[in-house]
Amino acid sequence: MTTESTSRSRKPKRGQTREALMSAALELVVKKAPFSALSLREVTKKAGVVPTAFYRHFPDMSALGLTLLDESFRTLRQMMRQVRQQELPNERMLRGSVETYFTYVRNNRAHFLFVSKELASGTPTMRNAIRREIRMFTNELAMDMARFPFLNHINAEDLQMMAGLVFNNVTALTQEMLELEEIDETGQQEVLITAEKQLRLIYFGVGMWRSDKSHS
Amino acid sequence: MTTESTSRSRKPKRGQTREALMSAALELVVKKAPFSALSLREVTKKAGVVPTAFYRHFPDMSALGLTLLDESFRTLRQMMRQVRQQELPNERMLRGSVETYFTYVRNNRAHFLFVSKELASGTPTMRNAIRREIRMFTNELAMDMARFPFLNHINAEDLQMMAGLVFNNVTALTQEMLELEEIDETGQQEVLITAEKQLRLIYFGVGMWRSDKSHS
DNA sequence: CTTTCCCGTCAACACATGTTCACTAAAAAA
DNA sequence: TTTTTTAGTGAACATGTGTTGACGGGAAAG
Repeated sequence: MTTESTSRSRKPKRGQTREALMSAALELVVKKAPFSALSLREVTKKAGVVPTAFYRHFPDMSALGLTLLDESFRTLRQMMRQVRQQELPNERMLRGSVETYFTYVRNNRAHFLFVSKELASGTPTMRNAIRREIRMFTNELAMDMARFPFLNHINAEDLQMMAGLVFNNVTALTQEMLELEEIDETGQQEVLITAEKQLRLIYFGVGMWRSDKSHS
Repeated sequence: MTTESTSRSRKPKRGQTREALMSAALELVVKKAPFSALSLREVTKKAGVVPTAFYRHFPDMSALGLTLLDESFRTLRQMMRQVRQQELPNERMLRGSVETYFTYVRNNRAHFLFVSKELASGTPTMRNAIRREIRMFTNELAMDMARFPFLNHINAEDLQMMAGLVFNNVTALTQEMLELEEIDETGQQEVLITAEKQLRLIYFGVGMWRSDKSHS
């Protein structure tokens, strides 16, 4: 038997070390600490590689972080695309969108956790990158909404506000979901139901909204 | 002139070290890293005290963290009390509540930042403590709402859902506000206006809500 | 006054961390 | 084939970390 270290990952084949490092870091973020609290040696150890090998792939830890962020965003954007190309928004479509979204969350737990932790506790560079991406999301959402006839009477600023409202809540519920154990099916179902209700309530509010009264 | 260390805080008078340590840690969290990434020596250095003095006041860093959490929650509860003892909720009161709240946020920037970072990146112990407190908040909010006649037809579960909706949004906007520089008055004003609009929209949605249709 | 004890200091330890440099196996290029 | 480039290893460093123990000054208690 070969000498096996305490960590899971086996020694990566030549040329796969980069990915081994990335998934090792991701795994550590999920089950240990925020990325900023990870050490280079810790990551390399988990990846089954000697500390100095790290420098063959990244100049330092923060570079790894940014790469990880990139990877996560690719996941998120892909999800966004899938949710967006659905029918018109109405009460019926809500359940569908919500389910699509949270399925994605469950299938990409690590990436969502990484982003969510970094948003709160990352370096300024990281936080700015994330917030830029978030702003893009809400902008797209607002633009989608602008294309629907029954929202014609609402001005751009208010659309942005509404998109923000939706986004904030989905974000909060996502974090709530991430706190649950992966096996806690009933808990996840509850979050899903709550999400649907909250979005429906917002939908009602949007129907009542008149932009002109916004400064009365 | 006495030897001056690189950090701000002067050497605390005897018997004030405990508080010096706490505010040093808080300050570091605000402008450096999440609490979990702070080192004991770092904190004591900033407090103007030798590392070993730490143990006269706390057994370890996590004890300091919990104490800090306690202190923050006292601030939050005090704020909550002040916001709650206002008139009936209606469109007019919204502006008042929102302003009271965000004034509090601005005046207790460090505590809010600490809690918000710990919620995302703290140890499991910390996160659980915070979430327990949050659940208390939303429960109180739901109970307050239950006392208003025009919400009579809404069942307990849905009230909880609505309280969660309000809370999630306020939380998100709080974090947004904390990201702004302290001097950025116009930015803060914008957040405030957005907050008021979003809450009004929720208020509209609540008016439309019928609990019975929740499972149609 | 003397005694006690709280609360700070100083010196020292064992260990983890980031980073360097020289070395080498194995793959790619010639 | 030989040569060169790539991607890993291993030893070693300076520095930062948590924690220990013995020491001492000054306030409070006797």
